[in-house]
Amino acid sequence: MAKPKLDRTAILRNSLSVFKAKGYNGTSMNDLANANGLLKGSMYHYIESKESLMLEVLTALKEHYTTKVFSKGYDDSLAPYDRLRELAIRAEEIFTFEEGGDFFVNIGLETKNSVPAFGEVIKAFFQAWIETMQHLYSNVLDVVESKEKAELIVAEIEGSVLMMKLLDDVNYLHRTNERLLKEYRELEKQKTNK
Amino acid sequence: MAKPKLDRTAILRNSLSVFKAKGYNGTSMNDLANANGLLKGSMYHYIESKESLMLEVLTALKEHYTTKVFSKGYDDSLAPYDRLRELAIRAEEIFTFEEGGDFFVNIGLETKNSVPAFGEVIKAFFQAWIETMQHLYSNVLDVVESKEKAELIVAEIEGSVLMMKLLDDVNYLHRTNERLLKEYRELEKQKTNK
Amino acid sequence: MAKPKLDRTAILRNSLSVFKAKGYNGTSMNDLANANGLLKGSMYHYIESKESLMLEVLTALKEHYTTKVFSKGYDDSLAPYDRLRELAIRAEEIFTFEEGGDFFVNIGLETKNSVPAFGEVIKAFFQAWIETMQHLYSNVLDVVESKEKAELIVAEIEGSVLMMKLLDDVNYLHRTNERLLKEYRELEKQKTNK
Amino acid sequence: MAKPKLDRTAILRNSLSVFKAKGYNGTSMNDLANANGLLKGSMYHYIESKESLMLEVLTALKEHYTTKVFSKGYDDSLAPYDRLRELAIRAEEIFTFEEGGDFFVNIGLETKNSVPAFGEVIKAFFQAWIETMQHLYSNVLDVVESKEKAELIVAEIEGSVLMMKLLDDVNYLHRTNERLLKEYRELEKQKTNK
DNA sequence: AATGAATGAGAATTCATTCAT
DNA sequence: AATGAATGAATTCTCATTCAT
Repeated sequence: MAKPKLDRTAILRNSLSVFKAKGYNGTSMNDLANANGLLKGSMYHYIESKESLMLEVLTALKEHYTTKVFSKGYDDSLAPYDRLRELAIRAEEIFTFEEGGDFFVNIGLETKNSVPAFGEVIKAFFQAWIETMQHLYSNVLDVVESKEKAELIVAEIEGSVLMMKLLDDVNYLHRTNERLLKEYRELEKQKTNK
Repeated sequence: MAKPKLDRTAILRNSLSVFKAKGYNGTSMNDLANANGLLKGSMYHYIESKESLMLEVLTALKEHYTTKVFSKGYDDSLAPYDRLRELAIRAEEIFTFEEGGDFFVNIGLETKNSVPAFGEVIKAFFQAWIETMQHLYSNVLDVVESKEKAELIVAEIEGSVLMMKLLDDVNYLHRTNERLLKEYRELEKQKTNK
Repeated sequence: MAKPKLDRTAILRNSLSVFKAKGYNGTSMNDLANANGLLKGSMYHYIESKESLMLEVLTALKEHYTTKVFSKGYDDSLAPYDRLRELAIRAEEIFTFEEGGDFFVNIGLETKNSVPAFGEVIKAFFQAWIETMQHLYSNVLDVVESKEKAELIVAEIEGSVLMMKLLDDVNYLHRTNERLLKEYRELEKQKTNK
Repeated sequence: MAKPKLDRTAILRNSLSVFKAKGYNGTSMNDLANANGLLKGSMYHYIESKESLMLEVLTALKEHYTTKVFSKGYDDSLAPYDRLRELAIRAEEIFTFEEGGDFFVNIGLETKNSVPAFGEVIKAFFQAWIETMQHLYSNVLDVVESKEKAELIVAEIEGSVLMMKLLDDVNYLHRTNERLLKEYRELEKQKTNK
């Protein structure tokens, strides 16, 4: 009976898991309320609207990735290659094992035309990701090339996740990551040789 | 009041353009009817259900790509490189200028869980695309490599299209295509040198 | 291709069989058109409305029963008992083997409140049936008793048909008929003995 | 604007009265909502679907008859004849004065093919009725005869109700009941004389 | 804070009927 | 006579949001 006094984080986490499973339009306020152990009407004590809730979820998730995941790309205690590897492993975990792994893409595509507000956060997420990659590749490439490479890699990973889903082929992403890591080693060698 | 005689193609084209703009769930029968100059109820003279209409649209579009676009990959009157270039140009046109260019991805992600029937057609589309690419790369790579390369390229292009959309950056795909063409030239040279 | 020039009887027969299977509200104009080898719009060359068609069907059917079935109750070439037996056999055939056998009851109940016009014909049908029975029982009972008996018998038969349907018990009607015939024999004997 | 707090019984009673008047298909969700003082959409707070509502109505009504009416057939404080009379009186009240008295028959016939779930409850109602009658006749007939008699009587009563409705003749059922009671007295005498 | 009843707009679909061809 | 396109009202059901208690 003791209602554990829902905290913000719990609400966002519970809601995220529903949004992941059903998408934005596919998720009803009822679904969200249930996931939070509430009745429909009670949700409105915590949130202003379904849209504002999703916006908060997206923002919190972006923040999480920025501070907890992408930050590893800047961790000087590890060699650049190892950081890249860390990131690849995390990405594989996220995209392969979590239902609705590429949440930002899914929601982005689904709501592109109807809810522009989401687009901003989604854009920011991908830009943070690309910057991280660029930082890592700046060790082996010049500034212009590294920017381009970073953009390419994120596109490649996202494309792989897409194909994984659309073709029901779980190995897609793994192959992509293997290739990227091998290639990075090559680039390191080339750089050293010069 | 009778006999404007909408032909099948017109209906599919009109409907496609609405589905592209609003997605599957976001498109109402009213939207579709309007796009065809009809009232809601009248649509049911032409179609059985919204779902069957979308299925027909997807199938027709897949057919179109197979016979009109991918077929260029097999056109012996052109050198392989030129065929790849043709395909790249067409892809750029489609994805850059047509609103909702990556229709198959959008619909695929949106309806993955709710309408399995769509998934079959979407899968078939991507497999046809991959096969075409594999055919082209079999000129410069062995069979295993060419299969892998083809899968990678399609993922790369789709990923680029995604980023293009999510980041509002129109050059993404162009850069990817440039890179692929240059790389193909390299592969041709390596092959010759052996 | 040679359209056999639908005659009235064919239309009524075809329509009856659909109405029997699906009821009045459950039958669409499309169903009726199909049953007549026509398209929806074409039906309106033959009929004024769904309602008028049903009214005609009911009337024709009532006429059929009056002239072809109930008339046997008045056939002097047979003994009264044999006439009753004939009628019982026909009733059993109709109610047991023809899907939607008790058409008049079904339609009567279904449309009692919404289409009063049907009620008149249905009433006339049952009155003709009761009169026939009364005629037969006037051989063994006085006029007041025979009227009452006739009403009772029709109610009993209809009740049996109902139970047959509602309880999925095919023997109901047969037992009722057996009992009625035996009882009639008794009444004949009592009459003779006086 | 909130909390008139419609209780289950009120909803079932209100809905029953609409279903009685218009049948199952003839009743719209709008009709039901109005009868309950609600707007269309609000009904769905109380019910899952029109079908589930009807099923609940049928079940509650069957329960009501079993516990409140048929139970009188087993009331040892009354002589069997008096119990039969009680039941006859109640039946007359129900079928004569309540619009749509033979609800189970009407709904049964209307939905036989389209909603099998209703059929179960309807069947159960008639079986309970028949059992009650059999129990009463077991005082004056042997077990086989009493079963047959019970089935016959229920058919007879239902048939009378039908005719009453179809012929707009209110006395039908009354005559049937009179006859049954008189006959029961006879059977009692015969039994005693043996 | 929590409830849950109520709303009202909108969804997909069905269908009897009309009418130009 | 036959068609089949078009209508428009009706159907069941969903859902984000509001608000009295």
